[in-house]
Amino acid sequence: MTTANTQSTAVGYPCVCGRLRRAARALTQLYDDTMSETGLRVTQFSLLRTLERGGSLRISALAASMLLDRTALSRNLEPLVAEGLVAIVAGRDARTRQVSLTRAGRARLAAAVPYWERAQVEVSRHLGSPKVANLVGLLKDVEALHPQSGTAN
Amino acid sequence: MTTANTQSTAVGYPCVCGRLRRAARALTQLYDDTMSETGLRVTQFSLLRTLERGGSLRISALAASMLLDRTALSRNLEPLVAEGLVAIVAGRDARTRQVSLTRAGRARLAAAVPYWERAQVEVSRHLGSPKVANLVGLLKDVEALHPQSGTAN
DNA sequence: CGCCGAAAGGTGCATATACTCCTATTTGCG
DNA sequence: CGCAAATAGGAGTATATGCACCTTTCGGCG
Repeated sequence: MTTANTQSTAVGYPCVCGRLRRAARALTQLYDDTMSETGLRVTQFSLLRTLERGGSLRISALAASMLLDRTALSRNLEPLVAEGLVAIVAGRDARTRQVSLTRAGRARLAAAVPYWERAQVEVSRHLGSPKVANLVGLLKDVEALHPQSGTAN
Repeated sequence: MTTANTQSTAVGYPCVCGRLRRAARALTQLYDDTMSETGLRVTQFSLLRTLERGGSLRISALAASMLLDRTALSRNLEPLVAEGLVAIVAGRDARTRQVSLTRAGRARLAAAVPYWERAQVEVSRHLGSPKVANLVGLLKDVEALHPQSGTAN
């Protein structure tokens, strides 16, 4: 068949998704270990960081920008709201809720940055900057495969 | 400092871990959507597949080979045991439990493979085989960063 | 033999993630 | 204006993941 090489390579590969998930577990451990003193996990760090750059965002908008399920995001926000790092207020459109960083959230984030950087440096040190750049580029391509990502399909 | 360039590039990058997790979410969606008719999620598929190749394994051994927390694995096995796809029996060493595929598990896995291949092909089609191979190689490097991975630290 | 430390797992808890169904608004149209 | 469709979120449920602490069992040693 004409597409034989695409077909056969796909089968010859290990499960790309399994690999990606396994690597994500490994890297998450490294970051969470490195950042443990900050009281933020890397998932929470990423969330706060996105909020820092985005300002006040609707739940769905924030979720979409993270390729994260809307309801998953809501739940991820809960411990951050409980700690007073994030505030959620009703928007002008009463259906919506605006999520934003509090002053405490900004401070916590700033305090966590050096620890996060330590993890980033560790990754660069072991992989080398070219590989990291290569990886990040490939991950962007993978993200485009998200079913709700517009470009895909 | 002498490592100034490593430092600066690390800070210039986005969060590698966040990127990896985001990509993992996106790809997991693609696989789970594609495999939805099989009654297996990609995480379960990977688990059954590892078992198929490994034969009968102890909980901890299986967990280690997947870079997965031992207790997380135990819980991931529960729905598979409930469906009769996986069997867990006590080992000769009474502390241990041997995990293995049942006949039904083998059948379910075989039935799921074509759907899984569809997802793999989709990835190859969008990224191209060279990028996929490149990605898989880089992910292996990332996995080596796992704190319990022996080589790291 | 009896005890102690190591090894293998389990349980409780917390977070991460997504689906389905349900409610509250808003918006558009006759 | 008034109602139906669309939009924004929440709640319930299930899986995914990891930590801290506990129990059981095994192995070695005096």
